[in-house]
Amino acid sequence: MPRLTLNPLPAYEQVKAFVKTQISCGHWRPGDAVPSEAALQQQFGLSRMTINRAVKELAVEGLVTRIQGSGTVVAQLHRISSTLAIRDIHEEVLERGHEHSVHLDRLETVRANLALAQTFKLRQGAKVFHSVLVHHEDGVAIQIEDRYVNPAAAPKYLSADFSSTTPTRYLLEHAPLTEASYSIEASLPSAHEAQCLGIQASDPCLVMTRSTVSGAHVASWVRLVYPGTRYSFSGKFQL
Amino acid sequence: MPRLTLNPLPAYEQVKAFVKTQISCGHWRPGDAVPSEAALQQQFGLSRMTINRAVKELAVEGLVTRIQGSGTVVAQLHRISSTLAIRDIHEEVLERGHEHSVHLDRLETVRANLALAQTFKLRQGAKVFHSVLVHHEDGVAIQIEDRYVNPAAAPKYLSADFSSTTPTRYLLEHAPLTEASYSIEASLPSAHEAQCLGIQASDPCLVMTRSTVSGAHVASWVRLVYPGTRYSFSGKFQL
DNA sequence: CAGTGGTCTAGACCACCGA
DNA sequence: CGGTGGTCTAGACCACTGG
Repeated sequence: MPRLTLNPLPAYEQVKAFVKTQISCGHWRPGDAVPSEAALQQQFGLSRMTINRAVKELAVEGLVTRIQGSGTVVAQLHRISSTLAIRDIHEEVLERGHEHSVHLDRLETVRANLALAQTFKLRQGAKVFHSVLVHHEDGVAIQIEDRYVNPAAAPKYLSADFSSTTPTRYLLEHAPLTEASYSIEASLPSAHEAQCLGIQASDPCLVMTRSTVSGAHVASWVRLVYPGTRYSFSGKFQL
Repeated sequence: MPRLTLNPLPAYEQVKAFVKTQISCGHWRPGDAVPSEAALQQQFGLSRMTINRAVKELAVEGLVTRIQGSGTVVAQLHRISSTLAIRDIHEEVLERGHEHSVHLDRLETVRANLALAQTFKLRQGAKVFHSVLVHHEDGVAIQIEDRYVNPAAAPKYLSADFSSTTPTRYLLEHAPLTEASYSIEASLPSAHEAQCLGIQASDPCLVMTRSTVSGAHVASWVRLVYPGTRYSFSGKFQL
């Protein structure tokens, strides 16, 4: 069975495209059964492994749901995911073709209060590193990065040169990431934050708080404050 | 080579776990080369297809980068994605074990102004549907859903019963989703919005605007306003 | 029980990269 | 050119689901 090699699109992509078309045109509706692998194998004249790859990838993308022993159905709600990445703001700004600069507001060792101690699973009063940086895009403040770092995860954090690297990059390089959780909310800036950002204390801000785990340690806890009028998270999903 | 079937974990998962461990413990650093498929095949005594599947999935997850003809390397920044889903707020509230209720504030046909006409690619003055609902969680207002709908995509939108379904669900069922884009920002509520949510006009809100495409039509444009003090988007990633 | 998806093999040919 | 990943096959055995 010498398959023509002039095929512009891989066979499994053609199968995926077929299924996607049936779904997006409404021919197959959420809850409807998708033909079994055997049926698709017949229809396309492909081996089962190829059919399996196509349908499996559609399941990963959230378009269909597979249940072993039962079958494949069109997913109920199209679970469409956007990539909210842990990115280096330095690179993000450069990618937009703008200039990135940073002001180091604070770099110190502090004693953990109760909340910090719980976050890092340390005893109260333990030493943790603290840094505050203000990031600018073409000279305009767009982010305050208020960060606490676990000395056990990055012992030399205080001697890093934050004019040539960013805390995000430094930590990604020195404390490999294994886990992270974040939360995005809206709130008003503190007086000091408003001053750093050059905005009114009544101007709403986007605040992302994030904590990261590296191996056995909670490595870092950070509060990122963005002026609401100058920054937004946006994304796009596509079937 | 009769592989023992008592294996608790699939072979490809074991390969993935091995690679993940090397990365997360810092043994292999970003930019380092990952052993070739042939090498891993030797090391694990598995067929190439199985090795290929393991490494391919790691590439999809963003942990490694593969270049045909060149090789596989550990990815530069761990591209960690959270699932920001188009979800039905009804289900979201129920999942938290709370009660969901809704107040229908407005349901009408309006004439498109310039901005709406551009959004929907209709002529100015064309009819579009407009609905405003306030969603409550255990009696507390948590979201205003201010939505415009293209009649071409959902002609009977006005006659839907929004006490038994939600606009999100109705549209997902009647206008299959093919594309969506969103933006999240922080801003202050309008006077009317503040009143609906029972908050001060000076209380910051999270605002998500989203437009969805169904087939050939821009189906819907929606502005979701969340009280910043009662709602946050959160998520978690794991290596 | 028959039908489904989940996994795996031992080959194969191809496209691409770098030396 | 040899080594890499990208794709594909024609089988196979297994675990799970449902009637």
